[in-house]
Amino acid sequence: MSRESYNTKTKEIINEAIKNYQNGFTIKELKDSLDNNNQKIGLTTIYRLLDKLEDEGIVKKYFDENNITHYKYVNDCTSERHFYLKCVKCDKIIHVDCDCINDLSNHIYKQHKFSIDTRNIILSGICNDCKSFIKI
Amino acid sequence: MSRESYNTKTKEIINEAIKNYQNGFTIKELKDSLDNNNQKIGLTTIYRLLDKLEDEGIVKKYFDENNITHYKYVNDCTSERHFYLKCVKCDKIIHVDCDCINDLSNHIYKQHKFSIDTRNIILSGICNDCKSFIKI
DNA sequence: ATCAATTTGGAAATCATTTTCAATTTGAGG
DNA sequence: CCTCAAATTGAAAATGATTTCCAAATTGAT
Repeated sequence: MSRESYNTKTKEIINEAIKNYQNGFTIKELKDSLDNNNQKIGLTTIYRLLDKLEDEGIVKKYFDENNITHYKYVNDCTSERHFYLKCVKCDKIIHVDCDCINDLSNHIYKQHKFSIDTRNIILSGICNDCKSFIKI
Repeated sequence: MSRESYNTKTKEIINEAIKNYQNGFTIKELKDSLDNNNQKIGLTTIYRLLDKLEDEGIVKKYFDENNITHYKYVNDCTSERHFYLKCVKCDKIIHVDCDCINDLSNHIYKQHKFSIDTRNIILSGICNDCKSFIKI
């Protein structure tokens, strides 16, 4: 009776494709990859479906320091103790699970009266691999 | 002899104007404000000068969660214990000076082998003023 | 005052994203 | 398996921020 969503081949393709990216993807990367696999889907549709998936919490959207939009398939990355370290040198994104981010959140809530969204924290800096190349 | 920069009225105007914003500004805001003050400067020039000011560390550039580019005049906001809280409801940006961010940085360095840039942290969440309007 | 180097800004180009809308697909109910 | 209204799709056009191009104006050392 109620028709608020239809299952389509297009949605299936997108739902599968987004799982192939360990470290997130851009619309362009996704589109190109689909094109190369002979699974042509209109850009508009890709934007639209990713928007919906973001609303549903299936993917997370974020912007890198060059303001490029990235999406990331969310699986177990949404715990309160999960956050990201992004190396500004090699662009690597490191996933971390650690209570330190909860501790920070609690501190900020108590001392600064602000509830931070711990499921969405990306800290920029220099990773261990790149550290040796930087002169101080 | 060496000519690598000329002093101009335009630069003076921009250099003064950027100090008027406590909580950063967008190109559009700056341009409109200058226009209203009868200090018309071409958009291209504004982009160009802000780019240069960013290179020189005079302003900081960042993107909010809607991917809008903001600039901020850098004065004393660059200490290692300075960071930002951004309310996703009212868009307010709160400046905080607290060692908690240093503590986090030290922890991450020791435990996770990563040097975060503490001068550039914006944590999103809900401020105290907006909290009461949110239902859980 | 001269003049080469720098700066400026309007117009056009670019690029990501959104809107529009007509054509296609879906699936519940016959 | 038919029908048909609702949902979906995608090409083309619109939008909006930012960059590029380039000719004209400004700067300041000499």
